Amino acid sequence: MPDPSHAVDPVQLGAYFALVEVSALLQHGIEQQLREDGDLTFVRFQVLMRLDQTATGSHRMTDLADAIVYSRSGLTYQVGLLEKAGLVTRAPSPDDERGVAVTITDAGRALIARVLPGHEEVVSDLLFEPLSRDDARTLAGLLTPVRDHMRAAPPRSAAPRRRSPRS
Amino acid sequence: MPDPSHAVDPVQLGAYFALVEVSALLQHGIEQQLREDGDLTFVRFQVLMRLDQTATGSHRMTDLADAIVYSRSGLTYQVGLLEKAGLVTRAPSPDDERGVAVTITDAGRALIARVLPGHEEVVSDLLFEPLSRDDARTLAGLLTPVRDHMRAAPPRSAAPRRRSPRS
DNA sequence: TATTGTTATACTCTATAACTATA
DNA sequence: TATAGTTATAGAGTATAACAATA
Repeated sequence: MPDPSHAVDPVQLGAYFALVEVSALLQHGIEQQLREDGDLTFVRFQVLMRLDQTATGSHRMTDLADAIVYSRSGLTYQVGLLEKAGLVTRAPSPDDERGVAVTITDAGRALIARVLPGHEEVVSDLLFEPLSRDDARTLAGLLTPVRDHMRAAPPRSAAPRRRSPRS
Repeated sequence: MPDPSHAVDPVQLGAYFALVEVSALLQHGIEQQLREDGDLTFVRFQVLMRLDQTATGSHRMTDLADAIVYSRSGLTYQVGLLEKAGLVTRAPSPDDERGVAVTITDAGRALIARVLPGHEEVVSDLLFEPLSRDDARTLAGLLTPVRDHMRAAPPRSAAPRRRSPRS
């Protein structure tokens, strides 16, 4: 008989499908708002957001790539666009000369400030309208450990260990 | 003062961030498995899955596009690839001559059968490992109404009604 | 040697709008 | 007139691997 630890029961399947659909629909709504309000894609918004949230306004490329779950070369491309648009600057990392510190500019902060209200509105209307405060707390309580678990097993390294040794 | 109905409190923000991260990490893991086990992308897998799940093995283009949250022209492209690969066929809809019925082939069903075990394993290991059965039920119970709510307000039509009339 | 980040090439996918055909 | 689906063109994004520089 098949290993039951990998079977996905109907309830799990429903949760999985709902998750996939919800994130696709949410992403759609978000991208539309960001495009209209600030000519931003979701990826570039996330980069700016991460930078905006730090006191220094800086992050290293690798940290950013990891944070937003993006390839390095892809991030180089996206940050290149942000730099061209004057929303971030790049400079060698002070502590590690190999690294690059990406820093948000005033224009970048201004852009975030401009799109944030609309962003919150979309998230609020789309995601949280049908959820009570307690629901939101419960949702966070469920998804946070999942995220931590996924982060603990980085998808990039750790070659897919399919077909675990039958114990 | 700003309309509080659109404010996103810290708990909601945490839930939102966790959701975005979880779906990105999950999608990554899934795409990797599908590529390795069946040379499939997630989009094309979803199309095949939807078809495989019906008795007839058929769906109309529009229904498919709506189900997987995809643009019509994009779906035409993806289904074109699936057809080239012999995984689906296309034929005029019997009832509505404008429509196109996409049907999964035996090869398509075989491919799904081949990748499904690995797919379930990834979903199980990544998403459900840290969740109890009750947790999964709770998660489904939260996300299902959210999905229904998002579906009720299609992102395509219904122009973004920002700045609701102050009531 | 390992890591950081960039680059180059080729490729995949997407966006937009125009277009055909049927309802 | 409205809807279903396709197409064309152009552009955006991605993957892969090779590369330079620092640790």
